Amino acid sequence: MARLSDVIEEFIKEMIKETGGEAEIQRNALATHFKCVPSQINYVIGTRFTNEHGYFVESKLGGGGHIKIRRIAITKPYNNFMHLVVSIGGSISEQAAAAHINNFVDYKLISYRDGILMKAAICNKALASSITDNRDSIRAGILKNMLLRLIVV
Amino acid sequence: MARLSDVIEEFIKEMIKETGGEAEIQRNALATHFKCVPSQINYVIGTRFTNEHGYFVESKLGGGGHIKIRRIAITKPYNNFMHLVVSIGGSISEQAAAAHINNFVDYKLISYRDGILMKAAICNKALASSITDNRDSIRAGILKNMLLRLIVV
DNA sequence: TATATAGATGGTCAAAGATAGTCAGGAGCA
DNA sequence: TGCTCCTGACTATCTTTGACCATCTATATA
Repeated sequence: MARLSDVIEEFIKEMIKETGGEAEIQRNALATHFKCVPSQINYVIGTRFTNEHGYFVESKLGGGGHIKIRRIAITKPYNNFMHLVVSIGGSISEQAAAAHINNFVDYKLISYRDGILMKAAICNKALASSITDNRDSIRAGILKNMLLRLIVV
Repeated sequence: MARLSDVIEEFIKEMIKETGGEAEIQRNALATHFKCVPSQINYVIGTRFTNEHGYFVESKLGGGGHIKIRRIAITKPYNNFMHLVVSIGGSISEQAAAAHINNFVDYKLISYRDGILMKAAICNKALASSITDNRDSIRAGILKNMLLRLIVV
């Protein structure tokens, strides 16, 4: 007996395949369809459609809201982004983040200007109003999201 | 299910395009046309045609009243970056920040790719590990720092 | 002419409705 | 027993609606 979460996972993957890389779902509708609580959809997404699994998820709340799940391109040079995204984990220092960004610039995975913007976004000065204990994890979130955004299909 | 507000937004934008920069509408007539209450027109304007989005709205009450929506013309990039940096203050919502960025892209002050990166840096998802109460001020810090860095370049 | 009144607009705001997100804990299985 | 799956209460955000308010024009009236 297949677990419901696996069924939902397959359903979404099928959708992505059919639509060529992107599935847009409505949480409540999908939950009704599979006769489960809405939050199970979040569970499925949170355990099977993470960045590490190669997906990029966006959503919109409120009336007419939706969840959009997209496949990340893992082609040649950009798999380095994915490696970094996975290795960052939940936290990264300014120095380490800047070093990675400089590396990407050196290897021409991103432009000099991209690098400027990325470093501007993750430096301590930009994050000054965050709580110190939290700063490295916020930085990790920003860096990951910028890298992933560049390689979503 | 497409949101009615989005449909109305597109309708108004189309009007602006066709008339070369300015749409003059009648609130009640438009509401009747879209089968909604008049105040929804205000909602659409208030959420999608603000100054931050690059629009200027005037209206006239009473008999023969109307609402006039115009695209604001922007010319000098550095002035606008500086102006925005000053006007952001200590806090900005995701919506407002994204509106500004989209506006800069529209007026070609920054590239489409710059916009993608900047929006990736300031969105709620990227800042998920920050405390909710602090998020808008962190976002302001990031946006300001990116804009300032672009001025220096 | 000056003023009052009615009608026609648009503005504001708060409540209700529609989604999705989070998190702690229970349920089930290896 | 420990991991994964499932549930539901609570939260955050966005949209739609309607009651009440402010302003302008036209017209009737003194």
